[in-house]
This record gives sequence, structure tokens and C-alpha cells, in this order.
Amino acid sequence: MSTIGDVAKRAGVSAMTVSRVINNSGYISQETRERVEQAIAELGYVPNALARSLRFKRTKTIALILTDITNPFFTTLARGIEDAASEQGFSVIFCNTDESQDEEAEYLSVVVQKQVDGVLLVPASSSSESVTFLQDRGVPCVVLDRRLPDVAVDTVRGDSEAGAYRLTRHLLDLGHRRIALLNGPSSVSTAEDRLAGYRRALDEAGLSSAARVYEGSYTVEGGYRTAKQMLGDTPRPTAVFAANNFIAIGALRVLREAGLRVPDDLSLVAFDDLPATMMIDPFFTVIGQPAYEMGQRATQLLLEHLAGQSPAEPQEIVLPAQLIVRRSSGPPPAEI
Amino acid sequence: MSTIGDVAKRAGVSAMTVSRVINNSGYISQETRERVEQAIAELGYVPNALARSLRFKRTKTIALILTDITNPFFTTLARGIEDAASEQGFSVIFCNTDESQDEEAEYLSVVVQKQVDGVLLVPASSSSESVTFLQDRGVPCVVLDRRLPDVAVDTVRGDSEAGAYRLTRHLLDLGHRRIALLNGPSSVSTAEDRLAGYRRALDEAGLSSAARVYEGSYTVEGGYRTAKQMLGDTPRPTAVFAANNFIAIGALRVLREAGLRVPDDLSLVAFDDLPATMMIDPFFTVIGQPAYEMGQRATQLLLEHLAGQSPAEPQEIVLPAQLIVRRSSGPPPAEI
DNA sequence: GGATAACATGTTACCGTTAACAGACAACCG
DNA sequence: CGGTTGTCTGTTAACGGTAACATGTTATCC
Repeated sequence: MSTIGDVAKRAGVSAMTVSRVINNSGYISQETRERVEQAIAELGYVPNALARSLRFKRTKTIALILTDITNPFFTTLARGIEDAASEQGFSVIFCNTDESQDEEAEYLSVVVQKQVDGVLLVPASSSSESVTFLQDRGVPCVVLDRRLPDVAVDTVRGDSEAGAYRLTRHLLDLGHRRIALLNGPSSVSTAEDRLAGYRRALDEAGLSSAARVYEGSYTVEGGYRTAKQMLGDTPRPTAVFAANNFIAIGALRVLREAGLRVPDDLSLVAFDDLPATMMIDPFFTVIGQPAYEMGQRATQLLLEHLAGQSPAEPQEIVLPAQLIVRRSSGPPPAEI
Repeated sequence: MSTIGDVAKRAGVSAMTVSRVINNSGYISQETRERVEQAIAELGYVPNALARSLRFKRTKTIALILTDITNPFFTTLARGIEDAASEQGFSVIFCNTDESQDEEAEYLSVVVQKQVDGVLLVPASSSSESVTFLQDRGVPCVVLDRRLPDVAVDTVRGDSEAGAYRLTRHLLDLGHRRIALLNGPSSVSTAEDRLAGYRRALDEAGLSSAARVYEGSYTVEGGYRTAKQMLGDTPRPTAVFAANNFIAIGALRVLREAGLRVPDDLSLVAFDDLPATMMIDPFFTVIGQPAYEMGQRATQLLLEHLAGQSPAEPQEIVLPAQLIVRRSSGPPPAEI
């Protein structure tokens, strides 16, 4: 790979002159400019962004640290982020923590060393450690999807509480009285908020004591396990609220294995929709979150920060969630 | 952000000594080491990877340039790549070209400037320009998913030809004689190969002249459009082979709108499976490609290259595709 | 006891780029 | 004609890190 010095030698000028041509700064005679441009073309010269970044202390690169890109919600989020970032000339380094705090810390250390200009973080847990680490080192950060209670930081997330409330209300309105919540890990704020929304709806209906909460992980296996547990308990719920799409899939498997029909024998609703592009047959009644927009907004917020245009006060942007009623929910079966 | 000099000053040593502590190289007295480590901890010092990279000419970063991370096949591929890369301490910059040659060129320029150690490329078209650009600048590259006919380069891809052959054979074996292919753009090698496999199966069955090929894009809209066109033609095919998952979804919409049942009135099979974690109800008969493994293998190949362990000869790794028979394919309806 | 080796630390120079400063020359002005 | 202004190009130093070399100290050996 040729350097600015190689170009300079070939064009018979100094490196500084080449730099001026590349950056269109200062005075350059037409003749010199052409000679330099030719040398650049002949050598296939590409400026070294590392050297530039070292001087300017900005890399035009941000890090995206999330739990699992394979979750369609995060895939769409990531796409929104990359689109918004590349539009402003920023590159995105992406990292999967698999909900591990250790992996998260490891990735954070790496990207800070690589001098990313900012970090978009979907935290593995509610610990404020990661954000503090970044703040101590002066790296701007926007937290995505999840709340961090103990630290002042920009956050962009969906309204889990209101979404869960509406989803539960939907089931109550259909006549359900025994509604189970298959939740994610309580260490994650979305699980906490979905639980809160669920409880609020039950409380309003005077059914506080009817709450049945099963805590697991946000995975198919988690859903499978908690659903199995739920089916063992009596009286059996007539509706199941899965706290995310993976849990819903796991739960559905259990119900199928038990020979139960949805929604005839049991209603099953979930948080998080699948993109229309991968749905053969939209079936689940869900709360859909605007994942793409969430990614965009978070990126814009971060980039404004980098440009120094944002208010000092940390912002919390909460995007509304949408109830989409489909075929997986219906009235409870008649009691025998 | 503090530098190695700040740490040195605080510990009362030279920058070089700090460097030695960090990298565990050369001789350091236990006492000095402790003083330096304390200074590092107190300052929250993090080494600047840019400065290191500038010296060593390696960034421990690779670029992943693909068409759309939102396509579940590529999502899984990306996950395989990130896992394999991070295992070896490499970071991944990801870029979506949306099948645009211009975007691809733009991203390539950026990541080469950023001095990535290598590039994983899902090319937007069969043009060899991108790979040549990288080779001219000495940036190692592995091409993913698609063949590039005019250039010698490492490639990891699925066996589209054999997969298409088997999928078509499956339909022929069920008794279908009029099988339409809703293909992707002919500028992409996978579309070319799937067409070839389809033709080979028809040829073997003596049905060469029965081929009906509709060229579109690898999108839901593309599938929708070509399927609509197909339905207008007579005699109507009894089976449809969608060249990817998005096309299948688009086609299914058309069939539903036309009141046709799958597989009773028409069989519909596709290339590319969805991850089990997002399937409510596995329905499509498909050819599944080992996307995760493809990503892993390609990354390993690239990293071996970087370590100088790989053969000079460009390798082509072709991974087998698997036929998964489900409910969307069945015998053709009885002729009236 | 002087040579030698092992240990411990510091100095210099360089990776590729560019801001700041400096110098040279031409045009223009009063 | 001397000074000012505008144009064009070059030199130096710095961004943060470390290899190579240099230097000094202490322990070891014959």
C-alpha cells in the first residue's frame, strides 16, 4: 500500500502538497493538482485513515454492542443503525454479547482501545458498570432497548410497560381471567417493565392475585421451560403472554406437544413482531416495536452528541409500541 | 483519555517502561510493575489501538460487506462471522450495500482507508471490480455466497446448482411437469446456478422445453411481481420454485390473493430456510444452506490468510445444501 | 578483582498524516 | 519603487505507541 510520501515523490512535490490536493485545502496550482491526481491514480493510493484518526482523535466509527444480532428485533435495529450511520459517513463495528456481562466488558474494552467515537449499547444487565466505564473515558454512549436505573445516560427504548399493559388488557377484554406471563430475566429492564404493565392491567381489573409469573430467559429454550412449568400448574391459565418472540415460539412448542390448540384452548400473545418479509402467515397477536426507527433515532442522537449539538442533559426517548391483533388470541374456552 | 505518557509521568518512569508492563515484554522489576499498574488503574488508562495499528500495520479488524443484514440467511452468516472473528480477537465492521454496486465500491474505499486487515464480501454483482480493487491494494478478501467468474479469489458458498437440482427433482418425483422458477437477478451467480440446477433436472426428465423462468429480484416485491406474471400465463404451472425465501413470501401472497391453496392447488418450494427460532409452523419445503457454518469457514479462511498460513492458490469451498421436505409441496392436482 | 552476563530502565526514531509556520514569487497599489 | 496582498509550496512537529539501541546497575564467575 502506497503512502502520501510515495505519491509526493512520484509527482515531484512534498507530502504536504499531496495532502492539500486530497483535502482540497489551501492553494494549489492547476498544473500541480493534475500531476498529483495522476500519481494518486497510478499508484491506486488510498489515504491511511489510522494516521488521520490519530491526529484528529476521531475515527468516524461507532460500536454497536447488542446481545444477539440473530434476534430479528435486533437485526432490524442494527439495520436502522447502519443506515443512519453510513449516511453520515460513519462505520459500525458490531458485537454479540449473548447477554453475558463479561463479553460485554471485553468488547467495550476493545472498542474503546480502537478509539470508536461512540457506542450504542444494548446492555446485558441492569448494571451501570459498562456505561460508567465509557463515561470515565469520555466515550459518548446511547443505551438502546433497555433502561439503566443507576446512571444518567441517553436512552432510546420502546414502551414496554404500556405495551405489556395493552397486551394484557386485550386478553382481559376477550374475557380471560387466568393469564400467565412467561417473562425474561428480571435483571433486564424490559422484563421488569413488561411485568409492571401486566400487573397494572390485572390490578385495574381487580385481579392482582391472579398474576402468574414465570421467569426465564429471552430464548426459545427459556420459553419452552417456563411454558412446561406453567402447564403443570393448576388451574391452567387460559391465556399466555410471552415476553418476547423467542419465548412465544418455545411456548407454542409446548402447547403443541400437549395437544392444545391456539387460540381455541389457549390464547398466546407476545412482545415483538417479526418483519413482514419473513412471515408466511401472520398468526401471533403481538406488540410490535419500531425497531428500525429505534436504531435510527439512537444513532442520530449519538451523532448529534459527537457533533456537540446535543443538550447536556441525558435524554430518554421512549417510542410507542403497537398492538397488532391476529389469530393467536381469542375468547377463553367455555368452562366445563 | 490518558496516554501512555500520562501513565509514565504518574508512575515516575518512561513511556517505554509502561509499554513493557502492558505488553509483558522485556525486564521489569516487580516494584516498578506494581507502580505502573497502579497508575494505569488510577487513570483508567486504555492503550490507543490506532497508534499501535499505525506501527504494526494491522488493525485486528475485518470488514463484512453484504447486501442486507435483514435477510435471515445473511443474519446467520454474519453471526457465524462475528463469532469466529471475535474468537481470534478480531472486530467486524458491517456494511449493507442493498445490492448496489456503487454502495459496495463506496464501502470498500472506506474500509480500505480504515486499514482493515481483510474483507468478507458478498458481491452485489458478478463484476470482478471490487475484488481487483482489494487485490491491487494488497487487502486479503474472501468472497461469500456468490461466485465471481472472472477473478481468482477465495470463495465460500453453498451448492446452489445441486440444491436447485434436488429441489426440482423433488417436484418432478411428486409428479409435477409444469414447474416455474421465480428467479433472482441473472447478474448474481446464485440465480445463475439455481437456474442451471433447475434446467439439469428438467433436462434429465426430458422436459427441457417445459422450463418456465421468471427473472426478478431477491425480494418480496420481486417474488410478488414474477408470481403475478406467472399466474397470467397458461397453462398454469402446478409447482413453483422460488429462488430464495423472500421471493417465496411474495409468491405466497399472490397465490393467496388468487385463492389458490398450497400445496393442494399448487406446490411452492424455496431456496433458503428460516432459523428454527423464528418459525411458528415450519411449512415450506426448502433447500437449507448452512449459513452459520459458511460464515465461520469464510472467516477462518480469511484469518489463516492473514496469519500467512494459507496456500497461495485461491480456494473454493462449496458447502452442501440440504433438502427439507415440509408441507408446501405435494402431488399436482388431478387434471380436470 | 576484573570480565561477563543478567537485569532494569531510558532515548531515539518511526508508522502516515496534517496544522502551523515559513519562505518565495507575482501582482497590485499609492 | 517599497510595501502589501495573494498564491503556491515546503519544513517541522505532533498525534500515541514501540523496536532497536544505549546505558547503567547488580550478581556471578574464574
